[in-house]
Amino acid sequence: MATLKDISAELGLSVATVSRALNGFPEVSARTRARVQEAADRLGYKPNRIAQRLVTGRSGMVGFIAKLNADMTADQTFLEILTGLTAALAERDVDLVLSVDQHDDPVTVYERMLERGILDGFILNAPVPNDPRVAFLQSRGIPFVMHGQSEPEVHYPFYGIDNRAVSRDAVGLLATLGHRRIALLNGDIRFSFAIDREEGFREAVAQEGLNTPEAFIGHETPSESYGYTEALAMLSGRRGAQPTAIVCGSTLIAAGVMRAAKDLGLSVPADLSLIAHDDALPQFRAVNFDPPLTVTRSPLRDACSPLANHLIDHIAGGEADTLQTRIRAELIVRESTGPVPKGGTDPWP
Amino acid sequence: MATLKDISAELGLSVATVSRALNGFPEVSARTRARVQEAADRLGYKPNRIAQRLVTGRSGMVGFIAKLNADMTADQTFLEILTGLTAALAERDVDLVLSVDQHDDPVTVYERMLERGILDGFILNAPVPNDPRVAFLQSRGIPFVMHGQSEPEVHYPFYGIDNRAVSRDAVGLLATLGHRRIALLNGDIRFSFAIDREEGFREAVAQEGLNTPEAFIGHETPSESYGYTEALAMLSGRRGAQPTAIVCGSTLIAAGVMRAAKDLGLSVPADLSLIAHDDALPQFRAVNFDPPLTVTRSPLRDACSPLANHLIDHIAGGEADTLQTRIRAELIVRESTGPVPKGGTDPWP
DNA sequence: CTGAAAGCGCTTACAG
DNA sequence: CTGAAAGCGCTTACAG
Repeated sequence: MATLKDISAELGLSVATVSRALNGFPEVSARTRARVQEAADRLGYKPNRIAQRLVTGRSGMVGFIAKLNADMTADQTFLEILTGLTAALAERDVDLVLSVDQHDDPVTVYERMLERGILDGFILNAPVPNDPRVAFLQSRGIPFVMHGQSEPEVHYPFYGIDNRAVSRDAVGLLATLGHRRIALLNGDIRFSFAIDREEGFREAVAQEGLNTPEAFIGHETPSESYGYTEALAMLSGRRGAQPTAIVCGSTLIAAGVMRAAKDLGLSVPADLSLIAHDDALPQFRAVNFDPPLTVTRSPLRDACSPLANHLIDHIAGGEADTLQTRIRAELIVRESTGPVPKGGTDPWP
Repeated sequence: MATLKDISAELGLSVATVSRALNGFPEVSARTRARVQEAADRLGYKPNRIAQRLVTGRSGMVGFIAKLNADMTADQTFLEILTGLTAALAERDVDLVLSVDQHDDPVTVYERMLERGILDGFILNAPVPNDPRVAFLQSRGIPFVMHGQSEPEVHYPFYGIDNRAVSRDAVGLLATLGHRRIALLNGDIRFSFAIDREEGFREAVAQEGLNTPEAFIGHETPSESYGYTEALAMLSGRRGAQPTAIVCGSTLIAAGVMRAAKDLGLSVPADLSLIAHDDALPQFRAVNFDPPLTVTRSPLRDACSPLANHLIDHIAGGEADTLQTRIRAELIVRESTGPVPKGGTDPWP
């Protein structure tokens, strides 16, 4: 491996000048820069990252900690995030150090990774209200970026969607179509995103004058079987007047709802309208549903590059307040939503 | 962050002595070592990896590259490996740098990660015959450990199961139970593990004098639907005389076979015996099958710690030949295997 | 048993 | 525009 010293010896220049030439410092003369560049190319010089990191205090590595569910599985979205993240970070020459959290205490893994002293920051996901990881990292002054927001107003960099708007848009569309009995099958309510969705939902139905009874607002870890079971209970009339529309926290839940509708002989959208939030996972596409699913869409993959950039910029000194992005999910109307069925125009009793 | 200098100042010792005390050099006096240790603990000293790396040439970080399937999904086993690996590496103070491979050329990602110059080695999985990653890393002199073996005889560290024995054990059990028409639903034949399983299978059935026709040996990426479709074709008699026993490459495939048997009104094990190889993923347990599945069992999780240790020892200078472990999967007879049915005692026509 | 010194490869004030 | 020097935090011959 050629070093700066090799180049400086080759050219009779000082190591400092060679370094400056290669790093694009403006004070270097054009001729010197050209000579240095040529020699560097000829000798196959690659900067030694380790040495650079020792002197600059940056490691060029950030941490990501995967949190496992109780059953030791990860959610479907895990790999999607990881793929996009490593690619986006690589673009800016940053590496991703991974750890898997199997502890009860959410901060111990972060603590352990910090001990090595080789990380410039962290990427967090799945925030909860009053997230203990946030408090911990802030108290230590460790930069991080969050996918989503733990609370409506936060003081750290983040990228995420407006989850209240997700619900408002869904309810708004359904109300426009005449629906008055709208149910919600939400994600796990411990997470901030689900709390926001649910609050947005309650606000929206209240505004339309269509308050939904508690029995028709569910929240659980998203799964096909959750969607199936809940929808079966709601649509069979066991809980009282059936909903004519269901807002689903994910396409996976929507798949279960569709199966339940089918089993009950209900057709979508003639008897039941369905709208879901769609992370746009490539394996599981809303367009391929039968009928194609109306969604609020926000590809998980789109989050990766902004997350990487926000974090890297923050590490480089960028203000947290300037590195906050909340985007609006796109409402895509397909064929799973339609006008309220004839017999279903009454509001909840 | 406390440094060696802080400790040496605190104690009035030289930095060199502190370093030696902490690194277990024998010449340090017991008393000095104790004082240094105490101060280090008190100040929360953690060695700076970057600095160590610069001087020793080691970083304490190893790379793992996840290869995505064509549909951008990872196989089920990915997270299982990652979890065990990060835990096992952490035990020896090594971090895992992750990358995701989306290229056609299998070595470009390795090349790119190496350019950074911060990795001590790699953990590879899913070897194929004549694996290009092996050739590449060996030509560069980069240490690595393989989960499995690309060929029967290799010159690199590995940990894996004897895949020929997996098939021999399965066929042996079935032959003992009187089965003469034994089919195989194998994994993706591009991978070495599947090649070994298939060769082992052919050898075993030949030895028992029960050669299996080609139409009853299948190989594909393991999935429930693959098991279902193939089993349906074999068991419906569309391919000729039906098998009385099927050896499955994975429990996922076995699940599909069971569904096919059920659809055809065949009962397991009265009409059909079933044995599968079981990676023992926690989400998907062979004991919970109905009936509980007979398997050759080798928990994926068990591979993680040996893989980590082999790699770390190899990086530290351990000979590749001494860091090769091939274990035998455990044959666990449960209730999906039974005596050959009355009408099924004839060999393949 | 301990210390002083050199050095890993780089960056960056400080001079000139 | 360029150079000499200090320093990032550690390890390790070399002395004593």
